[in-house]
Amino acid sequence: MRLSKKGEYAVRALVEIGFESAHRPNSLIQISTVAQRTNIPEKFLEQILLALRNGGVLKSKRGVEGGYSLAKGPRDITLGEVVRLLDGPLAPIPCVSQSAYEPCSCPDEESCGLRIAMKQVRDAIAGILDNYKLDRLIQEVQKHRASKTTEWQFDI
Amino acid sequence: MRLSKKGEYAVRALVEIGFESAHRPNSLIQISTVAQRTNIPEKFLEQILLALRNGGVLKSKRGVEGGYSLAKGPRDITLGEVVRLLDGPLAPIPCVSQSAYEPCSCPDEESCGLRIAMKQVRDAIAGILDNYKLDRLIQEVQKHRASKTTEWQFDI
DNA sequence: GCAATGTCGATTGAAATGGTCGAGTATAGG
DNA sequence: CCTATACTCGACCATTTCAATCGACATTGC
Repeated sequence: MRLSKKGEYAVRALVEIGFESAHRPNSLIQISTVAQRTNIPEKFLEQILLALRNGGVLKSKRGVEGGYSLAKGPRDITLGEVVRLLDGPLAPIPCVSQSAYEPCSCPDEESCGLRIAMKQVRDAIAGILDNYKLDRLIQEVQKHRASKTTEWQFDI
Repeated sequence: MRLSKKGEYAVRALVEIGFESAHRPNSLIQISTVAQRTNIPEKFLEQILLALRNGGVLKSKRGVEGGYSLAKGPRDITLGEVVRLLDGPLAPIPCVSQSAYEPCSCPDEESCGLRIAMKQVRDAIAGILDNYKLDRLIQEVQKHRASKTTEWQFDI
């Protein structure tokens, strides 16, 4: 029942990219910059951002002055979408997956107790992650960095 | 976010063992029998039942006429307990685990958006699985097998 | 003693995970 | 057109985990 590093890094990177966009609109941010700020191995992050791009969450521009930005508003990006893109279905077992259903080996699915329980789990997970929007995460970071900035001011 | 085969098999085997106990009290059931009825590879099942025994969910008797039975009432065995025994912590990331907390690499846990989201997920999963008792699963099977038996009667 | 049964450690093959490398290709600016 | 700067993409690699199997051993009832 574990989120992979890819999934974790994807969310952290998106928050960073989204934060940048919110901070100064229409800006692009490079893989290397994101890698530095988030402490994610650069070449590994590259894979992840590419997947997010192919999944329609990010858009990119190549060449000099290139970089990444959100492909849509942070209010339209959900954690569920991101996690599915990097880690596959949310369902604990395939026979309760909406996006990747596969029959299981039990004799009768309708009356399978495990299935009934896991369906509840799947729905709970999806209920949370599909309603958790990126903008909410970014706001957390905004708040946090703002207070850090204040501390710095007094430090001088 | 996946339940392993071990976890899946453990639940299915427990239902079978619990069903047997409910059917005729004080009875022991052998690995081989459980394996046949559930279609789980016998040697693999052996490992699983052993883990459940060491975890206090099952008890066993060796030698001729030996076998397994529940170590406590099916009302006192939760899916959460079983899954944790075979698959480890329920939490998607270690920094929100109650049973196996480990700090994550983000700068500040309190304000980490991913952590806040995943904490909700963990609580939702635990809320469901820790309240899902084995007797509930067994009742499902009871109902189902009863109706099958009825069908057979009319088949004759 | 012997057959039935659970116990236990080791091994195995395949896949997933986490990460790296290097050769591309597009683009802006000169 | 050249070049530096980015993203792109496929291959590769080490380690761990998963799912399963094997073989030897320990207990027990007859």
